[in-house]
Amino acid sequence: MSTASIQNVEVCLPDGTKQKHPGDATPMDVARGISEGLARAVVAAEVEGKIVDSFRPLGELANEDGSVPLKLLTNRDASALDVLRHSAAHVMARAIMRVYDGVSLAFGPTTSGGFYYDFDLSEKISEDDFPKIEAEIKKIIKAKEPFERFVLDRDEARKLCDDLNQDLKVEHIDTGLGDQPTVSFYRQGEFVDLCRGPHIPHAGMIKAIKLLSVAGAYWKGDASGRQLQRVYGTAFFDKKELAAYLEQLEEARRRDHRVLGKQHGLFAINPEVGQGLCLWLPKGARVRVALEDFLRKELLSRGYDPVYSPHIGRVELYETSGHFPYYRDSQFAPLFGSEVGGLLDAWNTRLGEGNLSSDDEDKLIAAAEVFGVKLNDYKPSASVEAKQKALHDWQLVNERYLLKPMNCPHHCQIFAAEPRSYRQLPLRLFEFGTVYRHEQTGELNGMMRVRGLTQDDAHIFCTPEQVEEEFRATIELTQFVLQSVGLNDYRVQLSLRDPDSSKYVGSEENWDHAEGALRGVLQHSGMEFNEEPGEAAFYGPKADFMVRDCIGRSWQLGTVQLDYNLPQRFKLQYKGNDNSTHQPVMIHRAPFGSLERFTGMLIEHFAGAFPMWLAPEQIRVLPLSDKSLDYAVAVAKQLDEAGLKVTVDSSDGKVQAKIRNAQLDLVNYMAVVGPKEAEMGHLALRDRIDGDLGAMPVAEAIARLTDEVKNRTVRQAVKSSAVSIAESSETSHEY
RNA sequence: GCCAACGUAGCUCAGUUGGCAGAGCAGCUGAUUUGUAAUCAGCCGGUCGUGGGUUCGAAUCCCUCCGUUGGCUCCA
Repeated sequence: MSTASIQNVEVCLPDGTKQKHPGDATPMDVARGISEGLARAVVAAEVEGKIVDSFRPLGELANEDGSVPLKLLTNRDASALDVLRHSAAHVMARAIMRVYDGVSLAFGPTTSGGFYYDFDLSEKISEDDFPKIEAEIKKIIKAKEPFERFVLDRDEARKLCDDLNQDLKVEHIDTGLGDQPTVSFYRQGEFVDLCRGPHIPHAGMIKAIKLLSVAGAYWKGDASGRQLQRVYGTAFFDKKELAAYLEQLEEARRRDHRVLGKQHGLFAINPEVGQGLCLWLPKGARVRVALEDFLRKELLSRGYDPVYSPHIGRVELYETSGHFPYYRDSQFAPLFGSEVGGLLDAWNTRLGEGNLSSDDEDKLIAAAEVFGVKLNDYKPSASVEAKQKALHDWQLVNERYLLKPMNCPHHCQIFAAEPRSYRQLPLRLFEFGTVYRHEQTGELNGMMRVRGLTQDDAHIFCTPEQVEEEFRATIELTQFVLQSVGLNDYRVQLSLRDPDSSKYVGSEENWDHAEGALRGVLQHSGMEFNEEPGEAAFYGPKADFMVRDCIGRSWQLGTVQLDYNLPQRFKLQYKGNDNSTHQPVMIHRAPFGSLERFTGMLIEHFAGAFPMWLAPEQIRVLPLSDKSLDYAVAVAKQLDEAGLKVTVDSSDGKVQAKIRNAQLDLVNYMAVVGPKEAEMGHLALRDRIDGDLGAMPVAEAIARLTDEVKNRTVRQAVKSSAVSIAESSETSHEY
């Protein structure tokens, strides 16, 4: 791009028209030349895919030959919303600096739903202060002051930020922007901020803005760094769009699985049992049983073998797999066979960290002796490695167990339990395996993030030649599973290793193999997928299913992972048709992910109103009065024998009340029975969604209902009242 | 783990400047015997999350811990 500002440029508009303009004219001037109405509506401009300010001189945007392919962006363009929201973040920051003293600005990017800005200040920002801040925001918007851009070289920029007491910005210029010769600033009234832009022409374009929440956030995402205060907000071009967005948030709150789970008796998590430990109540367990039965049947017909493995295993098992050292902090502490196990374990850790004084070391040796532990191989004068080996050797004899954090090591041992031939491959081992992970307290969230979870786990052991076919089949299985619960909107994220990181195990060659195979199959399948470097598991790349629910939220559910490394670590082998030994390849896969998370997501997706095949209570029989109770029980018996989940409401009271309770309990069908029905062998069927369906023979109702179960019909009972809002792009502004 | 807010009956929530802890629903008992979203009456139910402090007096003010929520960080 040319930096020459004053020269004539040729603007090419999307419709093909060409216009001559002086170099200091702006996109806004171009708009004004077309119509005043357009000029009022212009938010920003786009030049060769790059969004720029509508007030940038065209000369700065021109190609070498003086041409400017220009697209004017109005509030009808999706990318304009991002520009508006970033400007809204500036306006909010300006307001906050008026309300509080000593505010140091960090970053203020846009998000998919709005924007936030991070601040460092001694005073605590409270949601109670939002009205005060919003009042300032209103004043700023009303003044309609323009955004102005200016560029400084690094030294000037540094000095300006220093003069403004913006120490975080100074730090960012020194570090994050170390390679930039010049940086841009935006001024809006008294507010000046280091910022890449672009911005809207003036603050008056923000027609709807609302602060949403305040939260903590780390400076540059570093958990060891200082904690900033983050204020979230959102903004729109139109008040109606804001109202619709708020309604969508409200709808999400109404669907909260924690609230619905309590209300409908699906699951409970209480501190008496322990944080993040889920109790499946009878109704929730029925949903889970339906899911498990469905998948089990499906897997058996697809050539999987069921296996079971215990909830704990020796620590060495996970040392071999790499899970224990890699995830030590997020596992429950080992269970020690000896009462001094914990002492030696902490001792070993201290040694490894290099912060064990010889004084403390002597005390530890003495303490061990108190418990009758003689470490004859442990010499205080020896190397750290030798001492650690001595401790570890003792631990090997004195068993340490770990609550199973992963099923794969167990399944590897099942593979290794007998000599394997290529004729047995692919070997597909599946298990609804419960694993335990000590997630950080702040991470726990209902069923979505728990400390004990059951994976619908399976490991496929196959030859290198079979990898692509097996991977293709697991992708197909996952698609089938999602479709069965009515989730048809999803995309795949291909998570690859970060070439610059050391957290991954295994050879370069293994990784290239695995990543290439995954990418090849996904490309071949024609599915939509995007690649995310740095998101792989430590042992291999993965394809994650990102599923969108009926109110537009994305969930990471099923996963398929390719692994050349664990077979190597466990020295797994099979005899090939060439009579020599080979190493199998492993595929980890879980279409649901975890039963807890999947069920939690389904609760929110269906707003608690499950389709027939998953529903914990499919039909409730409502006798008109006690006089019809015997017949009601007889009808219920028939429904039960037909395999339907049925109850009888034998409570006192009017049928209207019984209907109301059944509706509120989200029971799929109601069968009202009185003397008339008893005489005819009928029941009066009422559908939760469509209401009264009239009287019919019991057999007819059974046929109708069992069909709905068998076909796994999904009828969305509770429609979202929220308008679906087009998400703005995920790109965020760096500064 | 970090920052902030919150914690009153099974559930949803009132509770004034510190002055005897309340309502609706649910539950129980009784009456009622009912035709497609609430029949009536009575009763039961709380060491106000925990432990400490201030005070004549604490649900209310202060501190500790536990838990929950919103984020951050993490996520095999």
